[in-house]
Amino acid sequence: MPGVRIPSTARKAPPTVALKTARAPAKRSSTTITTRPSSRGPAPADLPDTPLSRAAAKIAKQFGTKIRGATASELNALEAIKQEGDWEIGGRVVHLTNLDKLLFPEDRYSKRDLIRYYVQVAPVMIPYYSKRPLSMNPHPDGIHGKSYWVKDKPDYAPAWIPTFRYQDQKSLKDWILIEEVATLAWLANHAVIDMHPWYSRQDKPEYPDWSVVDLDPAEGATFKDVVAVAKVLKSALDHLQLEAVLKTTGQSGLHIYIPIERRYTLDESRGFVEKLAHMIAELMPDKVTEVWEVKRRTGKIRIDYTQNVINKTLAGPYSVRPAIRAPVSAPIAWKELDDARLRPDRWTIKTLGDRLLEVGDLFHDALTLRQRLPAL
DNA sequence: GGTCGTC
DNA sequence: GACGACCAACGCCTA
DNA sequence: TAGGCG
Ligand SMILES: [Mn+2]
Ligand SMILES: [Mn+2]
Repeated sequence: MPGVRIPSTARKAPPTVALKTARAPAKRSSTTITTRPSSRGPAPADLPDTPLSRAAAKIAKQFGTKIRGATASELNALEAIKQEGDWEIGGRVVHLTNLDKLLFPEDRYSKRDLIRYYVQVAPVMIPYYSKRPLSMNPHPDGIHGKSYWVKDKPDYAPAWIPTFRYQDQKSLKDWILIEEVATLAWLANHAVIDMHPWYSRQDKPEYPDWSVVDLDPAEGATFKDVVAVAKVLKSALDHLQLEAVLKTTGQSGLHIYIPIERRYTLDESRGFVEKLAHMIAELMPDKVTEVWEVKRRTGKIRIDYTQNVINKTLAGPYSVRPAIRAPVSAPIAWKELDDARLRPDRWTIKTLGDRLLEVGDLFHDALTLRQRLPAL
């Protein structure tokens, strides 16, 4: 599979549309992306004997994914590195640092644990990130420390990590694309706990293929309320004959992704979710708020349609979240909304392997379905 | 997190 | 080698 | 247009 090609020369922005995106004139040097090393899965003999690696390999085979995860010998090599050292992973060399630094102190999960999770889940996770520019939110001092956003690929990042050059309203940036397991290793080492991919792909950035519905409980609202709102949303989507997939956020709410044809602008996608949110708010005025200010949302759920904007992102599927227990944004079946054990942080980096063995990849429709949005 | 300047 | 300073985003919403 | 928000 070829790497993503970055246009080295640039087209000017379409002159008619103000504020719109433009491919960019030269910045630094133009990039040629080298082909990745072989990306076939590990030979069965070298498949790590862990639930997560076994589940990921099984799911990758089921969907014909060519992306590989860490081999058993690679995982062994990761354990053998002291605090810092070069790690050979997926045919690349990644320099790892502070491996035993506790990013999740209550759970005593270190950066090594974070890396170990991501390089195993890679075959299941990467298809949802491939060709999608990535926002990074590093937490170098752990989940209780200060974090910061990074969108432009740092100069010190490895040259083999492919990028997508994009000019937004403020500046020209080279956005990281996750196409192989070694990139996840570099990101996790960089203390990027959660991964935020765009809803659009690099070759058509203004036309998302996911409309996202972000359910955010305000202070005083319960997760039960979130579930109740999600169920009503599901009936509305059924009525509109739209399929959608659902996942935990790992924090407090739920995320719904509606797979769409790449024929709507982000404005149109946002407009659709806004109208949908408005309908639900009218149906459940005691549970749903449309208020913007956090302080005035008390006790209610906000259906946040404003996520559907360029450069704005949610943590993607299988992303770890910076919270106690190291929860993972885990896809769930709609029926699981009836399960009393459901929690937004039900699955973590410890338990996602067993979960995947049980239910497989419940988000796959997000990759294959392409629907038209009905008028509302 | 990395980098750079300084002790 | 150890330190401290510095850097690392964006776009819409509302008043 | 500044500050809130995610
Ligand atoms: Mn630091
Ligand atoms: Mn949210």
